[in-house]
Amino acid sequence: MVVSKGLQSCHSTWCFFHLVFKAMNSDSEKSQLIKPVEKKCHTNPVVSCSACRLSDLCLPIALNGDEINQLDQIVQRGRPLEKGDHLYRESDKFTAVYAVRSGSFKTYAVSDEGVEQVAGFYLPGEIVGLDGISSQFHCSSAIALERASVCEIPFDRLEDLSIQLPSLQHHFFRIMGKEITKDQQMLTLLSSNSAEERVAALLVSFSTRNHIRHMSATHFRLTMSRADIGNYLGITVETVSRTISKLQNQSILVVNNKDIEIIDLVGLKKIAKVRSV
Amino acid sequence: MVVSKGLQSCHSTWCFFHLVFKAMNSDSEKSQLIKPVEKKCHTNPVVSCSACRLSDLCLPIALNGDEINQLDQIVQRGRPLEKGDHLYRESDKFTAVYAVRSGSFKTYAVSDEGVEQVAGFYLPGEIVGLDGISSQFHCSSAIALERASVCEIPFDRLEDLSIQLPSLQHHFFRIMGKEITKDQQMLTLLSSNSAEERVAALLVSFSTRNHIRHMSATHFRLTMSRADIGNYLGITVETVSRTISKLQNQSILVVNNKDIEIIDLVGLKKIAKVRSV
DNA sequence: CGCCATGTTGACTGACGTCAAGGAAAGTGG
DNA sequence: CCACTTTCCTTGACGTCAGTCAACATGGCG
Repeated sequence: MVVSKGLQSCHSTWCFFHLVFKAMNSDSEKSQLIKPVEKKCHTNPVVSCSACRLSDLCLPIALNGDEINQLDQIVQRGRPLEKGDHLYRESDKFTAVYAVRSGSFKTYAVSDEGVEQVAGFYLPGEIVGLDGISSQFHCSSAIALERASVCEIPFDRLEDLSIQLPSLQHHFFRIMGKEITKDQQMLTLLSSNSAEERVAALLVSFSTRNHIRHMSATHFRLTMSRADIGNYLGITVETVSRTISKLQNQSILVVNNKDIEIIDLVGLKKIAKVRSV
Repeated sequence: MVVSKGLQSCHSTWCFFHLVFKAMNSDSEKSQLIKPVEKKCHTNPVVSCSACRLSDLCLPIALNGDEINQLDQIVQRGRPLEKGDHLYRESDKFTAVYAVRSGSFKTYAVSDEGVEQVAGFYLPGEIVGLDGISSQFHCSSAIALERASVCEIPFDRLEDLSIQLPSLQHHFFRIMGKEITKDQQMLTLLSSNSAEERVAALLVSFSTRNHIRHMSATHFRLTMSRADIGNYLGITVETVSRTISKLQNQSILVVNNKDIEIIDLVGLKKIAKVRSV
């Protein structure tokens, strides 16, 4: 276990998808041979699951070529969303959950007074849209922070399959459970940690989540604005900016606008009160 | 809809239980006549479901006498817990979720440094224990704030039944979804509201939840300490105390130690930024 | 009755918010 | 490609809300 406290990674989400994908194709009788494909960039909206770079995260549990081939027929992929496009909006009817394929999203809700509250950030491999399950309507909006694409999983189909496959149901319960424990860790962060600890925890979270996706844990780009970060962490833009500058002065980070390089990851984790084992 | 923002009530949890209870008994072939029973106090640990005061919350959807009668065989009820007893502890194996029958609980986690963080309060009719689903181990402890009793629902049985009953599965997904949206509303509260707004929101939350249970929305007892409240809301004991005194000076509350009387519920909701419709 | 946990209130402090100014980056139109 | 505007980011000065420390009150429990 890498992270004991602080923001939690969404590692297990993909385990869920093996099951979905496998299940959605298990009734197929066709058995055609497919040859190995060179892995293409997953940002390509037309790339098949079999050729997707994320497939080793997404499909490690026995899923045969035929099943993968069928996959593309079932998971719905639209054209990519541009920066600023909404995946869904608050009070839209809930119809599906989405796996982020490429790019990143933020979810947010707007209060009666018109004040925005950022609820979360979602990176490739993570599931967005669970907020609509309870009431059948989304209670937050999801917006692309950059050019992005998703795999759409219609929720009624998912429920049908879960009836057929106990292990899929079990897995989706766990995914939702994970969202609950993640939120509760976030509650702890907000209710007892300083501005510096919050910013550090968020950076460690991005680092960990990048690492899981086989990307650099120490060098990445923040796709969201300082305002979004502050809003999410319950602090002001100015405090975010000052905190990041402070971390840079301590030689923990090198920052160039949205480009972040973590020089001292151990030190950062110490500040974030995250323990690596 | 009564509450648009702020802490959310757990109203729908009971709707779930009709289904569980109905399902758990639907295979029964016995059909014995039972006579109507006078509703007894639900704090009585040996009282049957048919005689439980909460039954009109718990079982409004067609559940016949026979089914109710069978119910007692399946839902596990232990002896009541005393104040300070643990329902489960952090890192216990997860085996069941619990419906609070009487009394109240708090859940909390302890950080590496030994600092306690209160994660929630649970009143009769609410479900506690969902935090263990994702990892099969509880990541928080649940402790009785007063003499209390619960109905224990073994989770593996619940999963089995959910396979048989699509509507049960659907409902449990919704319950978990509700927990997620509740936590996200709490995140908003912690990240953008003042101490006064937080305390007001918590009091409104208790008021609403009491009202659902057909108890007074304006006069109740806080079973948790000021320290617990402060910890939960991310403020200190002193601030909680000062805030409550301030609300009393404004003639919004009359407070006598743990006994709270809300004089101006509309005013309190205004402070809490909760809109009643 | 006395002890210890819990709650209240006051004085002081400090972390973070607010206000303000200036600069860098990104989008826009010619 | 370059002006132009707009948005975003950074930094400084100052104010304030809530934390800290301390003293005392209250109440539950042995």
